[in-house]
Amino acid sequence: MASKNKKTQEDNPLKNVIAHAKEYGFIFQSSEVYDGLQAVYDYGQYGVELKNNIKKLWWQSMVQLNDNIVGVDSAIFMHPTVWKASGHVDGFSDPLVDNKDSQKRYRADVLVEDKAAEYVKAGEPEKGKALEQKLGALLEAEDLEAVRQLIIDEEIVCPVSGTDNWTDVRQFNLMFSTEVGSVADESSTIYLRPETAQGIFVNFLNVQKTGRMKIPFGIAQIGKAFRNEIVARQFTFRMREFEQMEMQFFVRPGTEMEWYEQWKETRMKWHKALGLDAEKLQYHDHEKLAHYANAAVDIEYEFPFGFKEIEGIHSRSDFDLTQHQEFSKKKQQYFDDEVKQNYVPYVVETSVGADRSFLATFCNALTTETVGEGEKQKERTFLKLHPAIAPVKAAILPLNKKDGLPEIAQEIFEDLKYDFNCIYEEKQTIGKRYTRQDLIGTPFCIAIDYQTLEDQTVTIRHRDTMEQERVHKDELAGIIGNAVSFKNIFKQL
RNA sequence: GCGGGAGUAGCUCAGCUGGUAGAGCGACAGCCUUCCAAGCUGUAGGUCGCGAGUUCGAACCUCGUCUCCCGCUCCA
Repeated sequence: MASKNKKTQEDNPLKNVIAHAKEYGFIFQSSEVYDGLQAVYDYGQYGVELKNNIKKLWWQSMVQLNDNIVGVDSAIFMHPTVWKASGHVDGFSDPLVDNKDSQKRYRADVLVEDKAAEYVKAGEPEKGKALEQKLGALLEAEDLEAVRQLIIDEEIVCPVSGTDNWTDVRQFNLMFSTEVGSVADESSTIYLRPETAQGIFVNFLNVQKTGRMKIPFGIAQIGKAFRNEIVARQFTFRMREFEQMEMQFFVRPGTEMEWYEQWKETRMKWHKALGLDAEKLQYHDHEKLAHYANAAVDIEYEFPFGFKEIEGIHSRSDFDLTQHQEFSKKKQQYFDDEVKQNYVPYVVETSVGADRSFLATFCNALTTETVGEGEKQKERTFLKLHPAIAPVKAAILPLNKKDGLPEIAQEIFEDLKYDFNCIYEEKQTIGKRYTRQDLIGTPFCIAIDYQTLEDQTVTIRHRDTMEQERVHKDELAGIIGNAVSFKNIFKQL
């Protein structure tokens, strides 16, 4: 039995997480009744609460705690030139081909270009040039079948397997496109944004001027982004539609590394304060930097499938604003009174995946422990969520549904529901109701018993320890309010 | 995309070499019960992922397809 369980867990490290997320209304697969849509997921009744709490916590720790950070909510649709300027049009769309024997994937255009370079090197520059021109013409005509034929005709083989057993050449467009307007000509093609950052960059001057912002300052945004991932895997870790929580911090050139270090530290504290285990968090420096960055680090969480990125902190230099300045022909500059200089600000970006933060939190919280002794020993599963982000803050439970207990419980529920997301339940035994709350991570269960009838006290049960304390019912709002306050988290930042 | 594994009730799964489906848990209703998935009674819920084919007959065999999981590959 034990060995069987172990094997299952090894085979599917996320299986328990996925099963729990579905069973208790956190995450469902998109369009499940129609067999689902690959790499797209929906948040259920408790999932949406948890996710909203995470987003709210992030938002407030950015725009409420920092008087030099403000927020925006930019549209998902943006002018097509934005993505030319950002480099996504060129960088996010390649003709790819696989070698079936080595199972290696290559850019088809690079394979041919390398071959052309070989000709040049071998003293046949005309042949090389002719090949490049042919390739250019085929790519222009988007004739991918001909590109494959060209690879075969040129006897290009996979450097690993040494064979020419190629799949079809496929065009990978990592950006989703759609049409705006009713006329379906090329100029109306626009993209669903692959990142939220550009919505901040194009509003840099709007916000700076209307908000009278002085550098250094930041613009925060939470929003959906879309990416046609080649391979979508690992549950909600890599989805086609996902949500980012990004903050672009505009700084004076030359100061970017100080800010980079500071945000690196602050953001790590945030994840820890949220409740992620410190030993499951680590920095991962980027060896290979993206085209826009001069320093980059990931904050990684140890998921059941290994350490993976949940947040990236990038020093983006002045790349984005300079690009927009060039493409839009509009100055993206700031006059710095202190140094009496006009410059394009440098940018330090913090970008956390809301869904990844959710998944990390969920994995981290899902706890199984053995309780009881002897014959009463059993497994107990609960979600050890920080009370501030738990979907439900308190469950109000009359010990049974007679002798006036439900009436008092209802009164308490009515009193608390304006401040906290609460649940009232009177059906079934109290033990079953406790367990149900444990499974969705409710930090407090308030039981109304016969003593309540006498002295207006109730028991309040703590999820993690299952211990109970007896308090007067008028103290409940204070106890719960204190425990679920974001302040506890903010103080750790 | 390639390779491997899987898909049966809300969940976990059983169902032998083909004979049109079961269990436990859960859910719901009621009874009982003053504290951790208790007990009793009852109820609902599945065209066995979907579509073809073979067969007198398919959850089971064959093909296709969708989805999930694992590995590889890709990933501003």
